[in-house]
Amino acid sequence: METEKKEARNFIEQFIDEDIREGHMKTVRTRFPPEPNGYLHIGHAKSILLNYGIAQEYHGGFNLRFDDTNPTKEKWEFVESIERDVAWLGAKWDGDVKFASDYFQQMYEGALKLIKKGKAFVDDQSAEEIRSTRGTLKEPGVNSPWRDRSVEENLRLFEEMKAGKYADGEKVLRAKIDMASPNINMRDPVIYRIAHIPHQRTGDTWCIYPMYDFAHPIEDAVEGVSHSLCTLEFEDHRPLYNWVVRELEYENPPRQIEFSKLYLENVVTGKRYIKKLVENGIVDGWDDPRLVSIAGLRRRGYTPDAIRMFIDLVGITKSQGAVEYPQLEYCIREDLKPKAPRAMAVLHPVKLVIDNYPEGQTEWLEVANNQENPALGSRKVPFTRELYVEAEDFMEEPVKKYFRLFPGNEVRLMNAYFVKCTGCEKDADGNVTIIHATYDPETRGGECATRKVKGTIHWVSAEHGQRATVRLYENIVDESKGVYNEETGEVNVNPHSLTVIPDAVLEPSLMEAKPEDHFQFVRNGYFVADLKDSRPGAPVFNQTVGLKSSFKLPKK
RNA sequence: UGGGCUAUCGCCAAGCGGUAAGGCACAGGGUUUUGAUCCCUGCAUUCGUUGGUUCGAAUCCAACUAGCCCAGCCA
Repeated sequence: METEKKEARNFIEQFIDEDIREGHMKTVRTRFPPEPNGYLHIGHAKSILLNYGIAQEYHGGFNLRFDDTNPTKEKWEFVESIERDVAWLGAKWDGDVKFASDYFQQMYEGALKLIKKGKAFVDDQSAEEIRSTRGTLKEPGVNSPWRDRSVEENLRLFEEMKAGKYADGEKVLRAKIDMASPNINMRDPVIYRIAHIPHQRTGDTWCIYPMYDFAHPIEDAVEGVSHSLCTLEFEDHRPLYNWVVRELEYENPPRQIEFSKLYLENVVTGKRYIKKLVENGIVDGWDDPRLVSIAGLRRRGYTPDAIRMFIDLVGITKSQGAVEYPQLEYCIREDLKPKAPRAMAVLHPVKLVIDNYPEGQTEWLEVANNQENPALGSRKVPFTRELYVEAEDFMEEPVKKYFRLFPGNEVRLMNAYFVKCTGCEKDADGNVTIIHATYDPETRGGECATRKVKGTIHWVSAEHGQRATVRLYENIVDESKGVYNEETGEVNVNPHSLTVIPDAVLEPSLMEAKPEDHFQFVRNGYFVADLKDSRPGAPVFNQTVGLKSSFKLPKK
């Protein structure tokens, strides 16, 4: 019996519950409203999944809307990448993708309405003058000399702005609110500016464009958004948001609720910093597996399920903090644990010869793909006299507590046989070139009733093993120095963030891996076949995350 | 003597006047054909501080302190 304990509801759900109880809206509708001016990263995933999750929970709707009100900074390329990322995360938006620019006419009419109500005026002051008369954080601003123009004049001037009679910056439309407000956003905010630049969707239909504070509440209202969820820095804008929907007299005004952004420790999300990393050739693009962009996480091998688990785990609050990276790693391990088939891959190969095993013989051993998930079935793995094992798994002179291969010690070759190490060969420089061992034919499958062995190591047949490129990663940030270097304005880069192993030896079945197939390379971590660089029959693997380990080999 | 917001374990986070959930991380032990997983155990006499109200306060009140955000014709 399980008593269904009600999940704790976050503060947004509590607000919505209350709104529903009081009958404020018919249906719940949320939206994710990115400006198409960059790539999405893990922080955006929080907003996407929060909005989509709320819509699902309340059987409401979810819109994907591009906030494209400023043609000077937006690019079509980004709407495509954002759509792709949102879809990949599993957030399904209702109907077509929406655009703020779809509502330019309604916004224009809204501006007209404001002017007619005497709530907006055309200001002739320059940007500089407007700034200097806005006041400061502690002192009130002063009214514009154009603040009391007649409705008729404002109407005529605004028409002329729209008609292209004025140059950029020559005039703006301002809401007439209160220059003495302690909230700077309410000091007659600019709501329309002139920009003679073609818009990626509306071309040159318009040369006046609405500002965010005016546009956003209208976008929400016309789409029937009930709850407009945004991040904390917009808290001060809420009074203006409410002012707009009130003055425009919308029937069911949306409610803005702010939550805290998701920050991860020791990651780089700043656009200009990533741009520099790309320019300097340190990363190979915005989707580099070392970045926490959605595309980068995807290439790294993170799954939408893992990201969703992570977002659920960190929760929704108004307190700002930074989550430690291991929390994210926990989620991907947890997700892949039952899903990823296990396989053997030797990253740093050294040859192991079983001297008493028949030359030329190959045994195809049946091996489970995932001990914990029988549904994943099994595969055949070839065993031969000559194998490759990890260089790390042999020590001629073992450190204490070492229970892998060393002369005289017996270990299990996973799923194969017990082998006893008999010695090794070395080159002129003293490097181990071949390890020798003998096997016990009675231990086939790695089982032995009479004795136990402390170490179990993985291996790949030298004859059947396939060479492939495997990439290992560390944080791109040198954590000892912090993310950013204040002086140079660059990221403190960890020089060891990428290790390319061009000649890892993989068991043959791995060569059939398709891009984005996930595996656990036994004892080495979770890996994914790279989305971009894999070729049919020639996969390239990226390490998604290592396995936890309570044993550390001492550094040489 | 501008406004807004936040403050509970190293990190995230429940808690909503009845005597501090949980997860991550960490540490110890058991199981184990991955030194993984799994399973135990430990990890805040205390909730930014100081006062007050109350039989009883992380929860209510007051004052203080600290951190974050705001003076784009960016979003």
